[in-house]
Amino acid sequence: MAPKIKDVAKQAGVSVTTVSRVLNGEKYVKDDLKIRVQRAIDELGYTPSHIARSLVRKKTNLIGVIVPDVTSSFYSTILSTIEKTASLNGYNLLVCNIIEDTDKELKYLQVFQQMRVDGIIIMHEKLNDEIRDLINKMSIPIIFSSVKPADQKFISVIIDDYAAAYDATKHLIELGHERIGYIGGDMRDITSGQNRYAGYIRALADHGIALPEAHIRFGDYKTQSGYEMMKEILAQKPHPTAVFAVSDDMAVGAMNCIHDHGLKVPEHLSVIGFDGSQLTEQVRPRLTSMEQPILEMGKVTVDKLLELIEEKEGGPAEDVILQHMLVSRDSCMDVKRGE
Amino acid sequence: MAPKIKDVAKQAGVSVTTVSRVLNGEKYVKDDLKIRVQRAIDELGYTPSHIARSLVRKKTNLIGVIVPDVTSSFYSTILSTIEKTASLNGYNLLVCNIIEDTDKELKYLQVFQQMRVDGIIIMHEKLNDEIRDLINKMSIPIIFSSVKPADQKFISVIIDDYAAAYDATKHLIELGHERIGYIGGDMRDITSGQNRYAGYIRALADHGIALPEAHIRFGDYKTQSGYEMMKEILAQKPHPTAVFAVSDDMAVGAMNCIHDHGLKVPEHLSVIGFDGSQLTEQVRPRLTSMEQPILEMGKVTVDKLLELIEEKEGGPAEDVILQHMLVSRDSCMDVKRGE
DNA sequence: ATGAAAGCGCTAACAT
DNA sequence: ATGTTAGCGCTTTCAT
Repeated sequence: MAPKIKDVAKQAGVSVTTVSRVLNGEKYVKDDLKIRVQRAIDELGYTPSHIARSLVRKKTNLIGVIVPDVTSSFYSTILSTIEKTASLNGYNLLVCNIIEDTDKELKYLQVFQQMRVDGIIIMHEKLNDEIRDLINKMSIPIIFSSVKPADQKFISVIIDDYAAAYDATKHLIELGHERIGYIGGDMRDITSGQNRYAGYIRALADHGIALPEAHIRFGDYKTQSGYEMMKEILAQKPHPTAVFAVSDDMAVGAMNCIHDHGLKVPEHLSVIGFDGSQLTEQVRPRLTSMEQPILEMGKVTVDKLLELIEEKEGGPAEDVILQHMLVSRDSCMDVKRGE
Repeated sequence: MAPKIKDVAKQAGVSVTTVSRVLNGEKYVKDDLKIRVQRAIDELGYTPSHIARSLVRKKTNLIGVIVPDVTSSFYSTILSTIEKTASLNGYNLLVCNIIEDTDKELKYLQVFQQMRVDGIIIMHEKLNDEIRDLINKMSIPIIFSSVKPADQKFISVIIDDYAAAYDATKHLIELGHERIGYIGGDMRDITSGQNRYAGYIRALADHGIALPEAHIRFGDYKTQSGYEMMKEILAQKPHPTAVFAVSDDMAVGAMNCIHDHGLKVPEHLSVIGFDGSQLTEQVRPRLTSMEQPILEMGKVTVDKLLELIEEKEGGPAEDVILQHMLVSRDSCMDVKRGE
């Protein structure tokens, strides 16, 4: 059995309070005692129990995070910066990988509650009623990262998805494209489904381009679905000269499909992605993408959550809107100038 | 303040023991009491504290996992199945993403200890003395996944890296290649550094092929390093007709480098990767890879760890060797038949 | 079948 | 400056 604080106290010939004091670096402990305690700790190989501490301090320094899919390049990157920032601030991560599994998410949310985590980060917005009910009555600070669910109560760290999609589409238009296909997200998702689609539509409209219904499809953000949606789009003649996919993974799937059809990116078809994941640099041609500031997003998410945790009362509770940025690589062609 | 078991007891007009009993699904509670308690729980929105439970039960149902880099396609995949299996068994994951940061790892290992996690999974083998000392004196069950560190005390879930590398090299040889380059891992790593290199060397020797020193480089498993090492290899004339990279990420980096030099895979140069991550299907040409059974590996890791946890005494403590498998895709050419 | 009380390992008043 | 003691929220003997 692991030694406890009492054992250390006995070994050092002091009270448990004194041991606790040196453990927590408090003053009011004479140097010689401090040394004796430290020696006892070393001799016994004592490690304080975080469990017991949490119980009395009512603070676990745990953050629960719900990721849709750690396997995605976007989420794994944001998760890694979340972990880094949390760790730097003395917090540890309890992670739940839901894969469209609502039951699992609900179960985890309950676990988070039982674990008395200090805060929760959620990275998706497909909240069903049960989950919405639960998080609404939990008293644990919650923050959403990269998404803004319909429910207005919680704060989100996001980009302006509408504007970003608008700008991505506009980029294609400025390159001279007029037949611009779209591979969107789940339209039940406000942030990455509806808002991005609205931006795309608006950009087209603002430039007098009719909506190319035949070239519009909706996927699930993953490579495979980008591939399949592109396949459907290519079946429509004439096919578009450019495609905007709302995730890099789908964009890569689309590029692969185009390649497998014997066509070339960007010569025959330009494609632009969304997110700015590392995949953009791993494929050839390198993928032009409307990037989210992923690293910053992860960091700010944790920073804001810690504010919520530490300031007790919700405070201003305002969304944080980060800047999106177009990063031009090799997957888009300037139709006018033949770039 | 969240309601406690005492509040529920009062509300239901029973003792805390009774509440505890219905909470834990014990028998010896009359139905009417059970119902009253349940109603009190609902009315109060009571959630038992896992913290308090852990303290008395001396069991946290927490597993600490140390991943080198969640951003890598291999590790994120194995992490996702680890999480899945753990969750299915009622365990939660505390994750630490070390990025070659030994201090952070040490710190986390200590945190795991303080948290009294029930078990630990480590996915790298670059143990320094300090870390080795620590894990050797911790009494928490530890298991290594995908690596086998020098230290013999712990069990590992791995493939036979030597044989896998041998087979990958042999595959290239059977395709008619004679100038086979190698982009290896860190030679301080036994499993993925030394063993794979030994397999490569031996396959060459067994087929009477001299070691092509000029075409051998060592990277850090990441895409970027695969790119750079390939660049160095291409600078040597004549360049090899095939390259074996010991991670899919590096293989993709190599493919990109080849592409950027105006050469084609597999026409000019074949490349074979290692791991079987999803990247293999995301790039064009699709990457042939010596695959590890990633999903199985993650599952078996957790299963074995749970055995260690539940059976108290280490037991047989034998490594688990999983089967590797060559998956042929489009990045390797049959030189003899011109395939 | 139900309850009283001790205790899990620690911190934090409150003495002294 | 150091020690005593009362909890933190729960489970678990041990009575009844």
